[in-house]
Amino acid sequence: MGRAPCCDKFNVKRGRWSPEEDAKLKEYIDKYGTGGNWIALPHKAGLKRCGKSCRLRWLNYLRPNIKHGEFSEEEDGIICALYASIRSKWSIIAAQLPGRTDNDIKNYWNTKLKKKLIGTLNISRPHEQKMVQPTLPLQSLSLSSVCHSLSSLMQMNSSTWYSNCNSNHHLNDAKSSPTALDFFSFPPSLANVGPNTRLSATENPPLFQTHDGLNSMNFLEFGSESELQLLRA
DNA sequence: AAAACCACCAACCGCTGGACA
DNA sequence: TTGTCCAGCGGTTGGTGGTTT
Repeated sequence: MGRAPCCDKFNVKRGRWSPEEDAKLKEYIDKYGTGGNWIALPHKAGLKRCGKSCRLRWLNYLRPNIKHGEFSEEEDGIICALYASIRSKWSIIAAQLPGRTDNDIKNYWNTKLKKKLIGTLNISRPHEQKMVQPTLPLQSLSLSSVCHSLSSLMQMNSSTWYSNCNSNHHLNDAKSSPTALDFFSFPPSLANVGPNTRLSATENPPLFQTHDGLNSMNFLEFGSESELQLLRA
């Protein structure tokens, strides 16, 4: 027995939203709120749209305080660090970037940031580079600093990385300031994710968990094995 | 000038898990 | 306990506009 569709696909409009539809949806939600029922909302608002579509349009575009446009260096850094730690948990990453939506961040990562980071890593991996323990304060977290940390860490073997992760448990101590490395292993901000967050910080496995049970930055994936090869090259 | 290619991003699709009867 | 409904989520698709050939 299949599941009933959320709406009649033949009687709902699909594709891009017109300004009129946007206005109708916004006006309705401004007046009455979502009522916690997106399925019924389009009918009440006089829209020939699927409830899911309305919800997405509201969350990703019409909702107040949505930030559009360029991402800052700091935002880049946060995204990179969180991606390195928790992978594609876009909703959690979005929760750390006020005004940004998960869809926005996902698109940004897939189309720009990933390439930007790969490019930077290729440049910033001189063989003579020493292994360093980054000690960057949270405020200075930027793409360049994250890349520096990543490139340094990628020189490590898995056991070194593993011991580094374990040695960073001090971050549970609120008195110590978080470092970029802390973000790769366990972003402290994850402890404060919202009530709607499905994955709690404690549910997140250690990053880069590999089949041999060790954590290795060598297993950081940027979407595909070919990209990984590029990083290893 | 126009065809081909590419990058971006809005929107859709289908799965998951919580809530509830 | 089981089945259903629905919100939320991440992955994917396809339209659009810009760039290159």
